[in-house]
Amino acid sequence: MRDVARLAGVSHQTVSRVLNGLPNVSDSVRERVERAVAQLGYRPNVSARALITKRTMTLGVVSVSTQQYGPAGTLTGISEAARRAGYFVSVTVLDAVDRQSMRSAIDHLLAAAVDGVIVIAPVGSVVEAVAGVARTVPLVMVEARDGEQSVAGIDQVGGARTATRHLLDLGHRTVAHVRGPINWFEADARVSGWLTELMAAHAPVPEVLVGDWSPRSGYEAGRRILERSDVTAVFAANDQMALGLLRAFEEAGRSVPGDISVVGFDDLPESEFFHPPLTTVRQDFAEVGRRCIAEIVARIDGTSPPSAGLIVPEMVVRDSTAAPR
Amino acid sequence: MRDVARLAGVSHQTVSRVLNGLPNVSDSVRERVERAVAQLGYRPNVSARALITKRTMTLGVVSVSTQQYGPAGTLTGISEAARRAGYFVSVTVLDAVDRQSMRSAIDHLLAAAVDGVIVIAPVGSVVEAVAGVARTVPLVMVEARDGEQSVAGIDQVGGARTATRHLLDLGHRTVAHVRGPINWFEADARVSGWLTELMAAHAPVPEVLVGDWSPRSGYEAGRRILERSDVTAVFAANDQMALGLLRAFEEAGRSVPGDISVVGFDDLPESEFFHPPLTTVRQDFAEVGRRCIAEIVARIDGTSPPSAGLIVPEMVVRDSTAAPR
DNA sequence: GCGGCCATTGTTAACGGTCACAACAGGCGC
DNA sequence: GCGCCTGTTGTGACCGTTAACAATGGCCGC
Repeated sequence: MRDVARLAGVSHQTVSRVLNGLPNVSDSVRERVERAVAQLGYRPNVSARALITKRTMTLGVVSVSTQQYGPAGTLTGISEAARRAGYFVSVTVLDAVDRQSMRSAIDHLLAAAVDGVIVIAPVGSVVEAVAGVARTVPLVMVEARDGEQSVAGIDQVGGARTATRHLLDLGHRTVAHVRGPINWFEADARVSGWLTELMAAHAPVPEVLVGDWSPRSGYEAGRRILERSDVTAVFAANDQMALGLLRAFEEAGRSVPGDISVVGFDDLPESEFFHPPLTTVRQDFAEVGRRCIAEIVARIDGTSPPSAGLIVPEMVVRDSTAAPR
Repeated sequence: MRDVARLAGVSHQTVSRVLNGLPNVSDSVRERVERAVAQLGYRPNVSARALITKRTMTLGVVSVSTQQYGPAGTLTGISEAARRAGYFVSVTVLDAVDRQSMRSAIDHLLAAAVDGVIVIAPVGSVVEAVAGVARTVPLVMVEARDGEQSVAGIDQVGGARTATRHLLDLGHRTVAHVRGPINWFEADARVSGWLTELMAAHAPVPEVLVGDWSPRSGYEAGRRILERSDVTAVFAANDQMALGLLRAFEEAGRSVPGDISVVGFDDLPESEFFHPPLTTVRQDFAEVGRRCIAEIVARIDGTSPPSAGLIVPEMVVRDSTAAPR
């Protein structure tokens, strides 16, 4: 910076002013400084700046396995929006979804002096691990349920209702459900949407099967569903589990949608090419990420966040659902 | 730090020594300082440290869509290994795979003064965008082909050979190939492995079909393959495209593996539950990530990297392949 | 023509660590 | 017993930037 100042024939403070776009700098000086910056290829030192401003311009992201479609999509949205807002993104992948591992991940980010933390781990068990942090630094939790640090969410309940209603409308007497793991917000919300719609239609409520999002757990749930002869429609809480169902039914010689209809949730890039192409509910994860950034930046700046409602998911009807015969 | 020093009754310099685990500190003093640190909940300021050491302890990662299975897995490995090595990971997702977008992403990371950059974008077109950077800061490129900044790679050629050989061994006269996008290292390497094995077996070499990794491109390639009546075996460069093939064949009433055998590459969590369960080649992406960290940390420290050979992928035989009839 | 105000620019002191070097003590060899 | 060396601790400067405040000059109003 000293070199730039010398080349432009001004003081280092004036250079700083130009760099930060402050007013009270004459146009001629501003231009001279900018030329000097370009000529020397000067880059401000973020550490020195952070040292005095107490802002690292870095956001921490803690995420469950980024191999999952949802978190990965959210991360993409976060990365893009953060960059546009001038922030860096420091990512830590959780090696397990529990308090211990959550604490250690957040601790790591706090050591980096991040200006805010975004948590992509919509699980009840981590909420308490996170609670203490929110007092230290702004914190946003994707899909969080309770008011506190909740934010950016998709209308899970609405999506689940639409999916269930779709099956009911086709004429199915009721709809079975393979839920995601206990304590996961999305899983709980989808159960509740499914339940609401069933009640509204005065349909009998079958026992809920519990999966863990994986195709294998869907497959296992499928095997158990086959033991009940009266099931004609299943709503799975995500597409991977829905795939497991398709596989289980296929193996048992049950036709989808001939004998059983299946609906998923997420709309993976793969889902359109399943056998049969899967009817599902599409979610805009990138938008979730963008909203996280908007929210946390607002909280850091102390401005009011752009209050946006829930993101509405979109039902995609393909070939895995039909009227019962 | 001043507070810690005062509480422990030593100078700030001694505190610094304890924090950095330097020798020449008596046990009693060390213990006193550590107690003071714990008592005050003191955390060193990374910016101040970086300002003088010129090391931010942050690694930059530029990745193509983290929604893809490979990059996501590599990122997980990177995140975990980096944390263990005491580094932070700053991630930027590429919005397009071209020079322009690559330059801007790397520029963003350089502004963060990262100590090194890892590029997960194994595409020829970005190599040149990256070339200049390597002089500024250590840079590691996943799966890179040419010696320069290459590193951590999976034996793509070997994997492709094994896949092709598997089909040949089953008795197929030859094997068709749906490759990944032109200029992608993995795609090129898999073509070359496939070709090598075909030549070794004196099998005729069918025209190569080009996909873009997506299920849809696989589906379209499948439609074209159906126009050639003599194809009995196809090797797809990834599982998503293989899924597209399965779909196309299914629609056309061709049985897999009865009429046509299909092999993929990657082993997605879903692949085991495809219709039929997909024979494929499993890759250990997390290991790729870990090696990236080992390599770049070594390069930063100026020590010699732990020279490890290529990672050997593993063939997983399921139900999508059989002898021709 | 002079005082006061505003816009522009410069000067100095932080921010919180580490580095270089000095100071001090104790043990050893001669 | 003296000097030297080694191991431990303290002192000041410095990293590169922004904050706070001082200084300068031009314009306006009276």
